[in-house]
Formats: sequence, structure tokens, C-alpha cells
Amino acid sequence: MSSSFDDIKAHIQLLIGNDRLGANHKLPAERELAEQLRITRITLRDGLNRLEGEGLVYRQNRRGWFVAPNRFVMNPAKKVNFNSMAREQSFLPTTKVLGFRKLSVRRDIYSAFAVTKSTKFFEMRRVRYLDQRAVMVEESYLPAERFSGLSDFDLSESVTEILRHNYAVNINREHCNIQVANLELLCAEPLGIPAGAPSLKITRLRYDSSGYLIDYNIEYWLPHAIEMEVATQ
Amino acid sequence: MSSSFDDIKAHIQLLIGNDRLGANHKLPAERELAEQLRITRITLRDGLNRLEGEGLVYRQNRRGWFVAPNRFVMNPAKKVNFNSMAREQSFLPTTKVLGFRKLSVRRDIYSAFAVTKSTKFFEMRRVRYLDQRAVMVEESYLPAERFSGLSDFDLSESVTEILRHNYAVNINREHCNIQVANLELLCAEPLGIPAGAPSLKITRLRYDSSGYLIDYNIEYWLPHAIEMEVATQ
DNA sequence: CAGTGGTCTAGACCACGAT
DNA sequence: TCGTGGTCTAGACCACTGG
Repeated sequence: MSSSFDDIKAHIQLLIGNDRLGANHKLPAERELAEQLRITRITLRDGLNRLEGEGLVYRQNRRGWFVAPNRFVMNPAKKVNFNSMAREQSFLPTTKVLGFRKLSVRRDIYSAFAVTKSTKFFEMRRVRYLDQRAVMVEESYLPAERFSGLSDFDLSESVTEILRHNYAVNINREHCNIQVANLELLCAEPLGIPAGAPSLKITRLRYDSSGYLIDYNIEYWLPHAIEMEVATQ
Repeated sequence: MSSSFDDIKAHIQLLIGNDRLGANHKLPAERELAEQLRITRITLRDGLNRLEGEGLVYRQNRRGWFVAPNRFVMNPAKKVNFNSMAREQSFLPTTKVLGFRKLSVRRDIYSAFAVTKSTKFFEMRRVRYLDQRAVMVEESYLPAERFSGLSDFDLSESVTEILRHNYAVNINREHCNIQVANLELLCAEPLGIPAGAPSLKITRLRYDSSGYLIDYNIEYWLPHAIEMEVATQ
């Protein structure tokens, strides 16, 4: 592949450059690209996968390949509001709520909250878009009793803001785990990529000023759509 | 692939379970596995790549597939010493110095240090091993004048410790960037994986108590060999 | 040197997206 | 429905690893 990879890369860059294709513009069909380069589709796809890793292109399930935009820069310390961060970086942010329900158990959740099995939680699943492109799926768990009536609010807005304004909750401290992990079907589907594809998985435990865990939050990002900035001291 | 993937996963798990293969144990050859499963090598390799993403196995260039050990947990706030962190997690850490030289320019470096083009830097490249397995390549840049004589010390040890003991430098603050990025050949080779493979790239700018940048540090991790823990406030 | 992984060719069928 | 991407088969050659 390494021999043809350079050819593939040069060819794609030429296509993007010549036709002045902007971010999120669709590339020609795989079969057409393969023919242009006189290589097999498999070889071409190996190359495209690698180009995806270099942040030049990205894929959408059965829709094709597109020109990749810049990465979204996330600062978990500042991240009060996804929407405002996105707009600062000239993205158009959108959010879709996939589901909201009350449930009573999930081992990893209640152990983190240090509560009993019978405690009820809200589970919320959302997709985040930047310029119409799905880049992240988010799962949130919050103690139901403390935040009763939560679903009455517009959940496509910042939950942090909702909590602050309506429940007098301020996030004071947060603990963050970052790893590369494969996507289950449930998360892969909304992102428009096949199950088993890698993601950057960011798990956050957010505490209020009394030290209570407020929000157990898991974000699955398209790995090349994001970079993180963290300041430690 | 998704149909055969489950078969492949079950088969590999069975192999590992039945033969009680421990971490870093080699799996049978690809051709043999493919025959056992009655599938093509290409299909098998797709499956193995995905299993690698799930952290079950890992690859080494032209040597084969191995049973993956647990992830190394890194806390950049605590990370004074790779070796001690590794031993706390029951790994045997090793370090090899790939190169050490003095150089004068690299745009991204001197702009971060906010110095002139003529300033000299030490560039150091090291590989880190856990239980004999190469998991990370590190590039460090330090201002040469301030740390003259640095190469006289044992550079396979913690540089932070060397700086503290011999140059009276204490790291006070650090800025960290985390992203998934492809490996150039120079970094892929010591890790025993093909160029173009993804990595977790951690860039750290470390400052002393006077606010001077001491260390410009880039780490390229095998993506499934590590997870990060970060506490923010 | 033999065996193995890395890469590639030349086809094929199916399931889903767009229309 | 047509074209596309997702997946798979059945080979092949080369470069490197390991004995």
C-alpha cells in the first residue's frame, strides 16, 4: 500500500485542489477513483482509510467520502457549552436528542455515584453536529430525584446551563478519562459509520461544590474531528 | 465483515481461553486462523484489526498477532516519572534512547518557546516499553544553553528528575494537547507497526515556576495501550 | 531458507442511499 | 430502481523474521 498510498494521496489532493472542493464536499465514487488510479477498490479503500487518519477526508456510511474540515478544539475545563465553543471556532453546532428515559441500574453508573441499586437515573443520548456533520454521540446519566422535571426543558440546549439556572447546581470539579475505543452499533449508527470503528471516548464525572456527583457523561467522538486542550498545574 | 467478525472474535477468545494464553502471547499464523475459520486472509485481517480496536489483540510488524495486556493508565498531572507509574501498575518499564542531537530550527518548536531562530535546542527521541513491548515514542525539545551537559546524564531515566536534581528546575504548569493522529515512518518503526497507523498523540508544553517553557514534549502512543486520567477544576 | 505478514489484483454479491 | 459503499472470495508476489 505504501507505494500506491502516495499516489492516492497526491491524486485526492489534486482533486481537492483543482476543483477547489471545500469542507464536506463529496469526492467521486470509489469505483471511479480506483479506475482513475488504475488500482483495485480494496487498495483504494486502504488508502482512503489512511487518508482519513491524516484528517484529509472522512467517510459516511454508504454515502461516500468527503473533504474533511478542521478539527474541533475542545477544552474540558472551559466546556460549559458545546454550542458556544463551536461558534467561536466558526462551526454551526446542532444537537439532536436520541432518547431520554428513567432507569434504575447500570453497574458502572451507580458504583460511580456511590448510591444503591434502587436509585433511579435519567439516561439521555444526544448527537452533536458541526456544520450538519455528526461528530459526537453523548450519553449522560443524572440522578432522577434531584433533577425531577428535567425533561420539561429543551434538552438540545446545554444541560450544564439548565442545571445551573433551574436547580442551582454549579459544576465545581471534574474527572476525565480519555481513550481510543471502538464504537458499539448504538453509537456508530448516529455517526454514520460502521460499528467497530474507532472513536475518541471521553468519560467525565462532574461534581458540584459539595462534592456530589452530578453528571456521568460519556462522549464518543469521530477520532479525527476533535483535539483536546488541557491545562494542568 | 460484521457477520464473520463475531465468528472471528469468538474463535480468538476461545483460543485465548482454552490455551490460557497470557498477555503478549503469540497467536497462530494468519493463514492458519483463516483456514480454521474457512475465510479469506483479507477478511480475517479486517477482523483482527477490529479486535485490535477492542483491545483484545495487537500486532507487530511481520511478527504476528499477540494477546493484548491491560492498558497503561497515565495521569499527566502526576506524571513525573514514567517508570514509577508503570511499576505501580505492575508493568516492567524500559526505555531506549533513539537519538540525541543539538539543532537550531523547527518552526513549531521555536514559536512555542517564543525565542529567535538561532536558538539551539536538544532534540531527544526515546522509545518506551512495557513488558518488552514498545508502546510509545517520545520526542523532547529543550533549550540547549540552559541545559548544557544534559547528555552526560543517563537519558533513559526520567528527564524531569534530571532537571530537578541537576538544574534546579521544577515543572510548575503544563499545557497538554491530545488527539488521534497517524504515525510517520520515523515513529511507526520503533513501535513495530506500519507507517500510517493511528496513534494517540499527546503534546505537552511544560513550564517552570517563572513561566519559562522548559520542555516541548510529544508522545505517540499505541492507541489501545493507554488511557488518560485528567482532573480539572 | 522457510514461513509469515504486508500488499495487491480481479473479480463478486448484498444492502442501503438517493431519486 | 440504480448506483454506491460494505463485505467477501481466491488467488498472487514481495519483504522481512526467525531459525
